[in-house]
Amino acid sequence: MSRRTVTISEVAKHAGVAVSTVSYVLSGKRTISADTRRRVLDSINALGYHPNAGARALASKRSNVIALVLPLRAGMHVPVLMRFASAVVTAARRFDHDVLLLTADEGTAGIRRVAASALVDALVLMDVELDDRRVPLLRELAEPSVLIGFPARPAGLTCVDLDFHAAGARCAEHLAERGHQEIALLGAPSVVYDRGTGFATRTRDGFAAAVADLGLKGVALPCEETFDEVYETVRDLLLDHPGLSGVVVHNEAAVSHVLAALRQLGRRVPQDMAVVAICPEDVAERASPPLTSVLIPAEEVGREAVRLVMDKLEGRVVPDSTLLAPLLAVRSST
Amino acid sequence: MSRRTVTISEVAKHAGVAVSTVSYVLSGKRTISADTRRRVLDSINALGYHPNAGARALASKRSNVIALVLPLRAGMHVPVLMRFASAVVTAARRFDHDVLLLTADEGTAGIRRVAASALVDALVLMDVELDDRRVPLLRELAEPSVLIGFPARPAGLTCVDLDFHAAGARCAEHLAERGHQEIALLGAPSVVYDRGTGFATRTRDGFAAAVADLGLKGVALPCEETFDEVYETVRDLLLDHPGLSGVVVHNEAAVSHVLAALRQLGRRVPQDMAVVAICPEDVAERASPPLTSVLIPAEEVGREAVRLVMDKLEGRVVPDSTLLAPLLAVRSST
DNA sequence: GCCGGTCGTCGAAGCGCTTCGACACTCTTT
DNA sequence: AAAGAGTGTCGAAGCGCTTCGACGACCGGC
Repeated sequence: MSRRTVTISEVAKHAGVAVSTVSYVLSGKRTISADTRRRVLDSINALGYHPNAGARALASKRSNVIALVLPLRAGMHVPVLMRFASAVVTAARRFDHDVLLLTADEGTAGIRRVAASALVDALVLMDVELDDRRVPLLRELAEPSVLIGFPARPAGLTCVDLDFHAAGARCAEHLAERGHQEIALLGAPSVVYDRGTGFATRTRDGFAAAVADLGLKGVALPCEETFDEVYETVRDLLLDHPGLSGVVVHNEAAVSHVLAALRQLGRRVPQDMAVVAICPEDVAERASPPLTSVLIPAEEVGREAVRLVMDKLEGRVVPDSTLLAPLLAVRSST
Repeated sequence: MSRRTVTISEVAKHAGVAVSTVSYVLSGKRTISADTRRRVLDSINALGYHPNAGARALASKRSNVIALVLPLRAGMHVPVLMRFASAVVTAARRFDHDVLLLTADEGTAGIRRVAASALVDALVLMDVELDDRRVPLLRELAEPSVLIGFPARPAGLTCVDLDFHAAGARCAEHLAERGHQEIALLGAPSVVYDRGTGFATRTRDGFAAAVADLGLKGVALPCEETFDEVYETVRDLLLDHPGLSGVVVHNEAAVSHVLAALRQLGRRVPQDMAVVAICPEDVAERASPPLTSVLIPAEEVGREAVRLVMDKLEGRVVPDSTLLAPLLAVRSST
């Protein structure tokens, strides 16, 4: 199989042109007559030529690879991550780039290594935390980078994320539109708030702001992820707030437990209790009943991150902060 | 920041040696006196030298990058995938390799591209299906590859996976040891069996074989993933098999629904019904009650796949098939 | 005191590509 | 008819590294 690898000079010889001409046909950086282009392209096909990535990177100082850096805390959000990653890869390919996967195991050393060795042209960091130790490094790198999520001091960085503030607010508004007066937010486990993860806090703030604006009664609680803890939380919530008729769940792992707990506590959804979730679409759809939800637009976030990082690579100026509008999908739980 | 990039010849000059000497210090391919080595290493540190990946790949014909190819069906198993991926990256780093992430969007073209362009030295494919269209391509590639999962005709390929046959059997044995006589297996959605995904079928076969061996009564059913469908399945199962006292669930998404359904149908776990799951450890731990489970050893599978592919790169001979023994963790559900 | 053998180092030849300047044409414009 | 302005193509100079053959220095054995 796979005979000796074909080089650009063999293509040139086969087409009867200079090596540089083949290169220009491929890159389009100089005008080439239609006729010559045809011949070169034919030779490329005939010989099955693929440019050597290393040689290209060496000569052009561009590897056409971007790094995708996984979050520090591997446990979090795991399912969504894969969709981000997949979206980033797909988007990168549209810009003729490939994606190198980096984990946090190496700490910042990995980032430094791939940047300094010119293995990658640019970086996308997933699931950035408020106090993210990778952030200072990015500021001193020559390579452009984009963060998914917001650190505490985002000045000078480029960040993309779902507008969680708006998402929290949107859920409250939706419940208000449905006539609910007293509502609750069940959020992330308390440890997530403690370590100051941006998105959890921002959702809660948006929820609280909308509740105040709309003159509702509202309460926001952290929510653990085992059934028993969720059950207790829900039970106490119902005891403490007898008038409660709507709940927003912003905790993917707890969604099914909240529904199960309500079921056991004799509350029907949506008749006795309206439920809105902020979670991936498939989780919302698969729940019973299917949940009205704010989607986490993983694909869109990933795509946007790549678009931004490519713009930066081309030297274009991009906004520091890109917030993607939440989209509420109404299903049968409200 | 990041002043002009440092090259090997600057290091050589700084240390007062030839370029090739620096190279040999780094690669260890020729003996270098301790004294010279020290001086070179000092210069490398002083200047902050990092070898250029492209130049290295060009000269040595090794990119030190392996491709990790995501499964064709993105929807499947999503959480486990991330753990595989993460394990593969970590393991690859131990062999001084990085990982390029490839999706199925491009079909086989992506694989062909990164191989032909020498962007990667080797490939690891995740979640291979029985009739996987990427498999024929691998056979004609010069680059070594390892599959996670088994295709229908694995001859000439290198495959790694959990021994699902043994896992199914192990669950049945465990229930038998606990004194259960009549047991059931709730498996993947029927569409998964229809498309012949290897692991689902193999688990079922192992379960059936053990049931026969042990003289139990056993039934195996596919299992959908919405609560309502699961509820029906469980209800019918209990009606049809009044003596049933143990159930094995091999469907990550359905685990919590099965538990909720049993709860609603008035069966206590483990008193009225023993439950064993084949799923990731965290899912089993977080369920209520925590489930006895066979772990899917994602980390180990990933690590093993990398080890094998590195062996092949070095020209060593490796076994065609590597099956990882299932490990049963007993928790409070049996 | 000479020979063969390591040992440690060097210089140079690529690896396959991009890019720059040069140059031969062919059109326009005067 | 000459000067200028494009076009389209070529040759050569690297990009930063690895690797090969060469070669002095030094060793022990005779």
